[in-house]
Amino acid sequence: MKLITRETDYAIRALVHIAKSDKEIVTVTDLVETTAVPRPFLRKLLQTLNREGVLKSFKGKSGGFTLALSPEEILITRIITIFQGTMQLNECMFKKDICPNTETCSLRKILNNIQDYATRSFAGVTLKEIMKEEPHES
Amino acid sequence: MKLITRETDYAIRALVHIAKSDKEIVTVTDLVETTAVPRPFLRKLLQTLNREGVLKSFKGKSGGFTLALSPEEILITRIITIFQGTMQLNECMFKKDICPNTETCSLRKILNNIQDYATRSFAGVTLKEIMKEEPHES
DNA sequence: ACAAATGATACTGATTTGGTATCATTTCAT
DNA sequence: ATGAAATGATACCAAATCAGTATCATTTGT
Ligand code: FES
Ligand code: FES
Repeated sequence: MKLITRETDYAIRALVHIAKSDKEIVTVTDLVETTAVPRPFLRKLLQTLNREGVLKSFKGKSGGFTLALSPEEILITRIITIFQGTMQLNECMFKKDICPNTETCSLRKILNNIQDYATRSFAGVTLKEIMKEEPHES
Repeated sequence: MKLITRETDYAIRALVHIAKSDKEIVTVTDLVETTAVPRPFLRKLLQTLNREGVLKSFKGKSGGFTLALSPEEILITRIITIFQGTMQLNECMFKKDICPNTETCSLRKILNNIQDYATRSFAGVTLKEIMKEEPHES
């Protein structure tokens, strides 16, 4: 039961490294060294972030990636949604059926509360906050 | 990203039905009718609940299941743990490595908070509460 | 022209989840 | 005793998701 998948995690860490880098343009090779994420997987992931407008990419000889937005503009919920879809902790069970009584199910209420809390917790958290004290340098 | 798996859901619903039933001993056949869960799957699941001491089973001709504890003694966290292991929403990424800096990772903090909230939300919730207004009759 | 970068996309392998199938054992009713 | 009707134990299977590869095309600076 994981809130955050490996891909999301990798993505966030890559973003942090790009944001922190002193180079203007960061290449996949750089990131493979700093993050130790398998190269082809990382590549796919960065391409996705580019397509989604979180990164800007430059092709050709001295190409690479930069942030398309400033760290304080990049919500991490955005990243999560990109790789995991919208956060939905509770689906009414018996999926095929229509649940007649969503109002009165106490289990559902609990799950909904947790989800609301999660949503509030993430609200407004941007890459900037995460950057502040990211571990896993090396 | 689901908090509760299908198996857990089925289990809870089966327990509710057993608890509500007027029969002393409830058989799998009864439950297949009331819950529409596939029979062999349901069987496996009830056997597990029996092994774990949540249900009591009776073999032989007029056998079946009853609750081994009263509804107010059955914590639903117990059920969740049985089928999904202990709730752990955050694993430090890069599993193989030891994460050097668990204290300062802001992402981890958020995840931990959510997990604590979830734990508190479930604390003390028993089958009895869930029973009160279980939908999906029919 | 060529090397060094990304773009696009299809494929593969591992794990987890949801579900089956089968046979053994117990017990009640006759 | 015996057989039907229940559960116990266990091995198996299929679909979905997750993690990762492989390949070829395109762009661009030198
Ligand atoms: S199972 Fe449908 S609302 Fe609870
Ligand atoms: S990634 Fe290890 S604590 Fe955040």
